[in-house]
Amino acid sequence: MNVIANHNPNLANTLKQHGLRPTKQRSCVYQVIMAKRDHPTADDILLRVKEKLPTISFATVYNCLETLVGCGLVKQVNLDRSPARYCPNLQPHAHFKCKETGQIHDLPLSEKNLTNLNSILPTGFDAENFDLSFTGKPPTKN
Amino acid sequence: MNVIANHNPNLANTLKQHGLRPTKQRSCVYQVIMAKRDHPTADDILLRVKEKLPTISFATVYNCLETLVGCGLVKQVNLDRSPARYCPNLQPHAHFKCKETGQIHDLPLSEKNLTNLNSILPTGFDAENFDLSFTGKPPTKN
DNA sequence: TTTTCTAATTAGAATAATTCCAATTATTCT
DNA sequence: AGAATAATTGGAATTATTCTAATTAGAAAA
Repeated sequence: MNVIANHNPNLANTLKQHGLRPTKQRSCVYQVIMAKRDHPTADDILLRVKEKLPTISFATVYNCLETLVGCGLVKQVNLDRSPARYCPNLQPHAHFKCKETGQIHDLPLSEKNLTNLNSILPTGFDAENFDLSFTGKPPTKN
Repeated sequence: MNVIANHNPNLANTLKQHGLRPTKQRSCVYQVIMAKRDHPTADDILLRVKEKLPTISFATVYNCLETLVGCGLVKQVNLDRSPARYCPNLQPHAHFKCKETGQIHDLPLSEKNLTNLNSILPTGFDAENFDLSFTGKPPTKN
């Protein structure tokens, strides 16, 4: 039994439902993504997790991320050709990438937006997923 | 003066407007993309161009593609983490990727769709571009 | 609890797409 | 044509990610 995993009953349960084991690496990767709700890359995540688990490897971070994405606990965000980013927001949403800083903002989608997105699909096209992203300048905060 | 370039007055003019030279490599890459209106990768394009210009290099294909995209003559399509694809369709449109074959379909966007996409942006967000893609099963043709 | 079985982690090598580099060649301008 | 500059070339380098084989850890059975 694992102390860190105990702090994440949801994670442990979800993993078990998928026949996967709740390890401290998975737990820590998950916590790191939930704690600072930005859009970190695998690199960023490795650095943050290393503070808690100094011996974790890159391969494990990638493995954990794949697992978490597969369980639907985290979303993978692929913009342009840049490294994949990981997102704790499970609501349907779009992304806005600042063309200057590269910073990513989540944009919520209304029911109306979702209905409209669906209306883009011609008859017979059966979509499981969509990705919507914008690039430009976000508002400057004063 | 270049025979191939002469067959593409639009291309040559657009390049000149951008202060760029109309070379046979650029012309051939452009023609290859326009001719077979699928969504080829840089690999695919290299193979097709080599039939006409057997000595063209990978670096040049990438350079040409960057140039054509920069001039707005071709669109770059980045789906998932797979190799970039290039698209001759300059109309605003979405993409649909078949999860089984990887084949890409263009989905036209109506004015209403475009207005709705715009409505997703909160006040102050100034978008220059958007990317919208779906993944799933396209209709099976019989 | 110990044993056993299997899944997960690890370090490092391998891969794949793309970009960079320095030398050569082609295009444009005078 | 000659000078100046931009584009192309082959190969090396880079970068994100995946693979591999050996070790470790978790779960289930005894």
